[in-house]
Amino acid sequence: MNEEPPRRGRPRSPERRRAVLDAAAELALGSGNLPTVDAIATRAGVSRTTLYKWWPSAAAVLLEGLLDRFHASIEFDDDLPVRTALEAQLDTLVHLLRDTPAGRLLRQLMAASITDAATATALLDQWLEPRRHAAVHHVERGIASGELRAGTDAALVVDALFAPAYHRLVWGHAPLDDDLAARVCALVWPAIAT
Amino acid sequence: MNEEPPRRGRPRSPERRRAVLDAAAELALGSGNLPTVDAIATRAGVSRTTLYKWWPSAAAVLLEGLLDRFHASIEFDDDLPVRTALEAQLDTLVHLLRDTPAGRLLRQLMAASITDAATATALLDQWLEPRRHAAVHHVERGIASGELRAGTDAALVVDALFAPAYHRLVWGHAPLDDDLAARVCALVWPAIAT
Amino acid sequence: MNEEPPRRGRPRSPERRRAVLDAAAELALGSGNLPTVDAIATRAGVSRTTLYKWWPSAAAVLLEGLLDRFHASIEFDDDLPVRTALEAQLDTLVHLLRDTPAGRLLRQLMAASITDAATATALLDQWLEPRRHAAVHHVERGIASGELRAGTDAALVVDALFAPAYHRLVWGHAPLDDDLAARVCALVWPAIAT
Amino acid sequence: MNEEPPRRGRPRSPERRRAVLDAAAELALGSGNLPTVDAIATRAGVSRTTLYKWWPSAAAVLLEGLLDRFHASIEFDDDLPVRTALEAQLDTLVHLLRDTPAGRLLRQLMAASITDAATATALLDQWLEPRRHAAVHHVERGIASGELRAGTDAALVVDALFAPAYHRLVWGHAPLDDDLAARVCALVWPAIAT
DNA sequence: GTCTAAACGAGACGGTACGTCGTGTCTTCGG
DNA sequence: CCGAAGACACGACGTACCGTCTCGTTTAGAC
Repeated sequence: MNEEPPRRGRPRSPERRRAVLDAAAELALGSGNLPTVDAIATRAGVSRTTLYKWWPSAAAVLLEGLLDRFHASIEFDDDLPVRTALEAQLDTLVHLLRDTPAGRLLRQLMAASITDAATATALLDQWLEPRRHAAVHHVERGIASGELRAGTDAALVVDALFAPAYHRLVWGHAPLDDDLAARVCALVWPAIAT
Repeated sequence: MNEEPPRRGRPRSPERRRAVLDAAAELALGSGNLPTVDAIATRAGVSRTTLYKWWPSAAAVLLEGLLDRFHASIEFDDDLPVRTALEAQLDTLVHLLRDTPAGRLLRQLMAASITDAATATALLDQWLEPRRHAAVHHVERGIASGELRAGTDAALVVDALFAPAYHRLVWGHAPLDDDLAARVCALVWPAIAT
Repeated sequence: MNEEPPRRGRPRSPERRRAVLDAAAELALGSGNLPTVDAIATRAGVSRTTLYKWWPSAAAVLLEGLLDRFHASIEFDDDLPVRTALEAQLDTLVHLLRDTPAGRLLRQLMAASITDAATATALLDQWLEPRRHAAVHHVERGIASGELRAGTDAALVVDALFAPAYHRLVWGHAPLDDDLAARVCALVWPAIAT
Repeated sequence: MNEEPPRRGRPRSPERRRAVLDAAAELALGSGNLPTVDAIATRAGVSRTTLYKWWPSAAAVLLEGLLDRFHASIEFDDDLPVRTALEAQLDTLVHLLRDTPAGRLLRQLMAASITDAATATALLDQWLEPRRHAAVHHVERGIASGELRAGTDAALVVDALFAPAYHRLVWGHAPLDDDLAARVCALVWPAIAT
């Protein structure tokens, strides 16, 4: 089962895919801006045509590269107490945004997604929603287990927990402190814990 | 004091300033994107030269227009109970973002400010910081009056209160509900009230 | 002798050759422009690879197709009086250029041959020179038989006879009339007849 | 009378116009092919945008340059005997095509005009027709003066005279000899002289 | 009432990036 | 070995904005 169809023609080169994703990320991190399609192609040693064949825009390349590297950050343990689980997820996010390229890449992608609807959809579907769903799942688990108050608005709680981190990432008016996750959780918990 | 220097030559035309600000806002709201300098100038019936003389970029025009219209939304009453005051401010913001052009304009400006440092500085200084300071002031007032717990991290509380609104504005994954302000306050209050 | 070498492997498909030649001609006639290699291949239901394997360019395909269809128009009778023979040849050409695809194809090939030396050589060798040689042959036959004046410059006479037709084909400033052949002959004859 | 309209805005730079025309001609003569718009702009030290603002294509630039340099070659004397006048015009053309850049430029423009209708129109209107009209005028003058036979088809005679030169330019199968004009005239004259 | 300096309009210009099209080559598989 | 499918590099295309510049023309206030 799941037999691969016997591909016709020359297969896509995985090296070039990697080269493009890496080049885009490096350029974005270096300049702090969305790289141009041309610059990505040149640095990757790939023709512009090839790039356009596989991605509709520079933002799409960046997004794929981002997801490629940080896909693991969503999974976490269902056996943990809800608070621990949520705090861990938030803490992971904070460190991801602050200490890895993900933060700077995400900033650019958010800018691009305000301008371009396709990027917005992709970013929402592939970045934010999976994380939100995971968090919502924990909240609902908490309600079911009695750790959290019945009637808690999961969507709102999740936003209250995660929004401050994104807010500081975007505006840069305050740092993403090490203890941000813990302190935000502490701020929200009294209202929802049983 | 503050006497105006006896200007020589033809004075700046206030009509044109207005025309430019309005044209920019209309275009931004119509298209959902940062208008081009050319488009603004054309619609305002003003030459590009004039526009560049007074503003460095389309984003600067938009920002000035935004501030021009919505400067009033910061002031609020120091006699109110802290919670009422903060909730009112947040509620004002939510409705501003949802029901007035300010929301859509701000979205674009946030995108521009990620790309362009000058816009970022201006937006932070002239939009976010005044509002944050006002809110922080209330929180500190609450601590002083005993309404709020001593040791409360004002900056964090303010972010926790306001971030969800901006978050939903940017990502668009959930609506800016009428009761958002009340519910977010309710979520945070137990942790900080005495 | 002259035995064909016992080819190894799959032999070339004549159907595909035909399909390519026809597709190229149809496209050229339809669009009025040199078709792209890609378009020819697609319409012929043949892969670009195959096309490139047998022809160096779209112009080469077109030329082969042209020659394939109109190879017969050169041969004519050595027993006819020289004037009749030449006028017939010219008349045949005029009608070929005006009433058959040959004219429009030739126009494109002439354009291609100005750009590309290889096409120029092929077109000259395989289209113009055979016709010129046949005409020159008649003129020389006329000189030998006394029908034409001794000392007549055959090459010049032939150009004087045929150039107007090509001229009008290329520039399109005047029509290729039915009686063009007769009238051009009449214009030249007094100067060369004995 | 003929008052110039009081130009608004920055006036067009004649230096750049010249630079573009010259660059195009040099490139065309150097390579033997239609230069790319990019190459022209680069060599002229002018931006591509500027070039596109004033000319629709490389061919248009080339044509303007051609006309700019060789506009004088049409005028000739109405007092001369018709044969002298026509032979002089033809001789001028032959030398123009052979000994000046005009010949090579015209070849390219003819190729371009087969491909592109706009170029065709421009070339016909601005190059061929003025020359044809001048020649036709002479023929008609000859008919009126009795030098030429009544009933002579002026258009045909003119084509018969001039076509061989263009024919040899395009195909390159025979040289544009010094005495080509004289010999072609000699070939046609007996049929039309009274 | 001029004078005059700035504001303003029109538009040329050099740039950079865009996304597309056509070319010709190369790679892989199937007949 | 022929052929299909298609990936790929390259080069040119024509367009859209950008920001700067160079003219000429108002126009309000100082003299």
